[in-house]
Amino acid sequence: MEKQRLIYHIDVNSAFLNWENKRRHEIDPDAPDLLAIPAAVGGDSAKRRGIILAKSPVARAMGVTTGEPIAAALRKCPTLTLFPPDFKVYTANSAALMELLSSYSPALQQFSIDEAFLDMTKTIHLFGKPIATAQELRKRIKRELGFTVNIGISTNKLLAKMASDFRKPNLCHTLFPEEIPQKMWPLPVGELFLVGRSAKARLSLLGIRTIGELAHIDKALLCSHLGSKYGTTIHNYANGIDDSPVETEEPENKGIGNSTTLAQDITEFDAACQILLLLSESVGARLRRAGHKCSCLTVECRDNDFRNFSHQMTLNAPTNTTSQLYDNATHLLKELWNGAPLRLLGLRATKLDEPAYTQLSLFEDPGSKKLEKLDSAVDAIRDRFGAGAIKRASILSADMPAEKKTKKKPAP
DNA sequence: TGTTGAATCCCAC
DNA sequence: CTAACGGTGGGATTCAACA
Repeated sequence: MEKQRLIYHIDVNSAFLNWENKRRHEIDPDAPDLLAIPAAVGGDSAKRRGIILAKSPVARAMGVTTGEPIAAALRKCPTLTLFPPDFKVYTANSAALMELLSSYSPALQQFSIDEAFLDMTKTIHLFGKPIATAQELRKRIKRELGFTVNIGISTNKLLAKMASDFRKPNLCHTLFPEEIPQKMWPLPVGELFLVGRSAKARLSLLGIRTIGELAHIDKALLCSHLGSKYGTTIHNYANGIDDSPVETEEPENKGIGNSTTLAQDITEFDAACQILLLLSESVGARLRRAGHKCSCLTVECRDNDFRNFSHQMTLNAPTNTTSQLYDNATHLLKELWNGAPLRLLGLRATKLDEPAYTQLSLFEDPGSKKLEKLDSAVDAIRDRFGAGAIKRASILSADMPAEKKTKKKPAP
């Protein structure tokens, strides 16, 4: 008989917005609480990165969803206040959170930039009762780190994660096995971890709309429609079954990639190659910093109809140099591209070898010079291809609220 | 018969 | 009002080539 575990799932409420909120309150303690008003973090529409990355619970209540175009969000919620993303801020806050969490248990698994699992089984006795301890942790994060979290409490990761998704923000919830019928089974099946758009549609054909209905369907029937591996997984999940351990070791990277939506569609091969050069530089730099070489390279394209194409090749010899990445990438693009206007270009390096033991950073700073070079190259491309977009952006900015980025552009 | 590679799809955040 | 739609990464599936 296995011992019952105690698992917490910690989830930063509307993480990017919450961290933006913290930043603003450090500057002005009287600033409004961004989680209490219609607010969101989103990309730059002028650069065609205009989607919602995080939204306040208030915005959510007005129908705003993560991933939707900003324009659509504004139609639902005209008073929505938008903020640009700042990943340096997010990384720093994430690190501070993980540091604090690690003082509660060594069994800590960072699941994403804003989520973590804590296995409290062996350490809860140092703190107190499970629910009271989670409440104290929640308050401590708010007091010491300046942002709010939800904490889900249960006996495995799946149930803890489902629990942390209950009412937000700044709350702790339990979802112990005996609470499953009341708290989890009535939920729409799409809210179950790993049930996305496609699975939801196929389950709908089987008449399954809630997690409870999924929990009770014959497993063999389910597997015959969704495959035995996936079918078994979500059937177990719907019944609250998950034996996976909290993984302390961080998994080794399987690949390193970089992709970018272009401010303007590209139609010229040479222009596409210049983007590939930038991507090669950044992927190469990350490979070198990690001490990896790759044996497989993939070029990914998205055309202006949002169709995706990719081409990959196994390399003759493992590499991490910009020039070899670039040479192979251009070759792949030549085979792949039919000339349709490109909205996105991406480059991904996979089949990574074992990291070399010599770390570049001991001998040189791999960052500064190359990043400077990359930055200047990015600027050059932007100047070269962004002219139309910049003109459009400046027109747009005329009837937009303040704090628009001012772009300086040398005379053509 | 089984593995590997390539292209696509799916999912989470 | 299904578009004004990101970037990163892991995994599954399908098919062809190959052993």
